[in-house]
Amino acid sequence: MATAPPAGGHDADQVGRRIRALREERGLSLSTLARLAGVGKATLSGLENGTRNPTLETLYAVTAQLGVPLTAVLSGPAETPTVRGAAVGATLLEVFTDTDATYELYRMRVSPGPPQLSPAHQAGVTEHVTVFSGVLRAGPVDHPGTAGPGEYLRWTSDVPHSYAAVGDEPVRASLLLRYPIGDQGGRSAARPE
Amino acid sequence: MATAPPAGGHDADQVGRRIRALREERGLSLSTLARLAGVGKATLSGLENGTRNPTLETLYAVTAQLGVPLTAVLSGPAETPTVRGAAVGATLLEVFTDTDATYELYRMRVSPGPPQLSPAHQAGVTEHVTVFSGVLRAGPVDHPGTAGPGEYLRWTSDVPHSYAAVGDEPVRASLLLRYPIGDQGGRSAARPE
DNA sequence: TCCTACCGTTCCGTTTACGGAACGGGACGG
DNA sequence: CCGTCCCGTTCCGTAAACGGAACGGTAGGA
Repeated sequence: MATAPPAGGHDADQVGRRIRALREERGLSLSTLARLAGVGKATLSGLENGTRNPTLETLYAVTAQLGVPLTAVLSGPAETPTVRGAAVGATLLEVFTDTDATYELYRMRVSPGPPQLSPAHQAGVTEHVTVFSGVLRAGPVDHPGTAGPGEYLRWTSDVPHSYAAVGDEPVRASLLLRYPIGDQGGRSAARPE
Repeated sequence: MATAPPAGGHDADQVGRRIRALREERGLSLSTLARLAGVGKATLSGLENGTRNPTLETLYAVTAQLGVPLTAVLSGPAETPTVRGAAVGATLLEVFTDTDATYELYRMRVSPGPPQLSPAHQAGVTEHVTVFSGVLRAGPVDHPGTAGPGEYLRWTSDVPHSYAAVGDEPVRASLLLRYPIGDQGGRSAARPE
């Protein structure tokens, strides 16, 4: 596995592409960024082109200089794409645990069409949806709510619930699932990729 | 910079601690995980103890075998901690761009005490706050709103605004900043931190 | 008690990521 | 036209991350 520099399962040069994009976004030359980040030009060049397998330290030096967290260049391929039905795509952004509950945050897209159903979750789970664009009709199947851009919906998801885009514009929203502590079940089940 | 193995600005052995925790959580021995992940025991041992500066490839091999995304072991120390005033901590979780806007999502904690002020952002920026625990009073300084667990606040943040915990319980919430596209200003200007 | 099995760490030779310097190429200015 | 500047890539010696093997320590079984 440690044979070819370019990759090894993980799409290594994807990281390079992101870094190059971020660098050019800021109008920095390779030489300049390398100097600011305190790494060699050869290193940065190889990193961006995916011909090297960077050290965590190197990667951090560069991303820190770019002003983004490490996750910004790694999150893409590591995300866990989920599809409920075919027209509802939800992408896991982050999981974090507080003293009282575990949270899963998703970015969500609902395409126009018939309502998409989602089965009941464990007891105590609540869903929080904030709509960014489009109009969403969602919630328990027997009494869903409607939300437009900037609006917010919330329900306990221990009953079957549905998602639908109102009108022909796709809906973009964030979805936050809140699992009371001690819940969450097995975690290794839904491994990415 | 590439001198001492342990770290170089980035808290490297924090990553090791997370990996060790994840491994033990699953009841795996170091030897077993090393074999499963296809890395040497020496490598994994050094990684967990923070005495090495792992390659992205190595780190991925291990996290993939543990069934977690790379971000799960990096998110902590790689996050950009922000302090507005002293009692409001906001941690950047994710930045993503849609067709119409750029979003920055923060996890937020407000400690009890006097209201914390935040200066105005660019025109068109909106803030969306969802409260998980505690009671938050926040919004434009002249007419803030109040939200309890599960509740939601939103305002346009082109005027000075404030955050305050109501009562003596700290507030935990998510904060979403929405920058209209083409805005974002000097990319590094309005960066948190 | 001794033997075996497995644990995690350490030793060590090999592989490779590292930064500095050299390089070719394009963009201006004299 | 040529000198200068900066771009990004390539060359190369050095430093260090890599995996395999050897090591000490702890259980559990014969």
